[in-house]
Amino acid sequence: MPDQHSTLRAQRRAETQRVIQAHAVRLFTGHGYDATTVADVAEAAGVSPMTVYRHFPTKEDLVLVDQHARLVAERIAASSAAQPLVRRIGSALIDAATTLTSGGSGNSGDSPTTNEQFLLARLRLMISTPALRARHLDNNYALQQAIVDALGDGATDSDTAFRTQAAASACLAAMHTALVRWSEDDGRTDLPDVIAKALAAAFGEGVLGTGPDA
Amino acid sequence: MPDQHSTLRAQRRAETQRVIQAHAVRLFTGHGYDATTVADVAEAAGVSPMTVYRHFPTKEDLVLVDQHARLVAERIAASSAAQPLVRRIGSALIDAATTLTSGGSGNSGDSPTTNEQFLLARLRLMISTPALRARHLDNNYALQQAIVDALGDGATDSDTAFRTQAAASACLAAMHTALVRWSEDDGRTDLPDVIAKALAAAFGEGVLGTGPDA
DNA sequence: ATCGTATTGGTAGTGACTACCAGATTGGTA
DNA sequence: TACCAATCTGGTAGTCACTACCAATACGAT
Repeated sequence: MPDQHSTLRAQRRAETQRVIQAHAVRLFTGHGYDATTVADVAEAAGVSPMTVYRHFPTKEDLVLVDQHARLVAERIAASSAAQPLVRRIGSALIDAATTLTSGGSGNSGDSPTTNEQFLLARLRLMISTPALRARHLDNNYALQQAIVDALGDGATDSDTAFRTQAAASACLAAMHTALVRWSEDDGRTDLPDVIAKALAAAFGEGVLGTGPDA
Repeated sequence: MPDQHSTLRAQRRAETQRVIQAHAVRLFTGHGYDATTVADVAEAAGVSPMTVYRHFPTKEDLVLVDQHARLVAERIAASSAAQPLVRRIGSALIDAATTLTSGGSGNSGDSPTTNEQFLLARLRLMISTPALRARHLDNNYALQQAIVDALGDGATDSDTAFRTQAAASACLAAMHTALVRWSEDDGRTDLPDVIAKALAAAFGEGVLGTGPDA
């Protein structure tokens, strides 16, 4: 049965990745991203530089690596097509953020979890390091395409597609602003709330919550 | 008079930069960005690789190099503080785009000028090449900070600053979408119009033009 | 004519990243 | 148990972007 086979392999592989990434983020945070070489990360993780490149295609991916896109796309597809574009996208972003940060225990207010701490450390690196910031923004652009694909009913005309792109890009930009703010607050505020505030600031208070309840 | 002095030097320097960049964009477009080395560009431009690095800090800057930011910031500062945020920023972006593309002759409709052709070639590279796209998006982020600074009356409270950030980022994202669309149309459409359409799609039709005339 | 400065070029080096190849480990099989 | 195939890992050598550090040259001003 190749299922069991690949599952065991995959677990070991995922664990190796986790260890390498943890050491990478720790070193990057401590000594700076540029000042830390891939060889340094490899040595700290107890593997060869080759192995690092096997698991992470580029040095930047040691920090980025998010499956965030899939999460958002799923929520988009599950949302009601009757609502306006910005609300559909905004709600999906907020829901995805809730899933990402809650992790399991409802810690609303302060005391971020270990999972959140790691997320925050990576976020801080992504914001302060030019190369990482650029790559992160490009990932956001890829997410935009995924959202548009999830929204598109297959073959929409060029003009509708353009409007969808514009709405999606603006929503994601607002979310990015929220992420920056959240990291500046060291995760003490509630991420979904910050995203909602950013969306409201950009599109007006009525974008979310004019529907039934809340 | 040191004015004449530096002017002559600056002219020669600007001309050298122009030549290098022209060859770079030509080679990148023809053989691909990644497949073209800086040494190739230097050889085509008739200079040494060192000289290329003297004029352009990174290979990516051979394509990017825009003074767009300054243009936008000026329009922002000159706009009326009475209007809503999104309209102030949106109008500034549209005005700046008008200045950038018009160049001097009123060519509304088709037949892009040589200046526009060069702009389009760079834009196509920026969109299709991952590394350039990432850097371009990061430049947009820097422009966002410039806009916020131009808007901020000095010491605004944290919450107002956050709202400004959110609005500015969303506007710039819409503009980026417009730029993509414009390059897909090979510049046949009017760039300011496309930007206006993108802003309207993201923020609603009423954002621009509810004021007097137009 | 001369001096200071800006521009250019060369050399050597670092570091990210990529083939190309060899050994080791693991899971399933005769 | 012995064997096979796939995967994981490591090493070597090389490309390329980019950076000091240093010499030569051209240019503008006194």
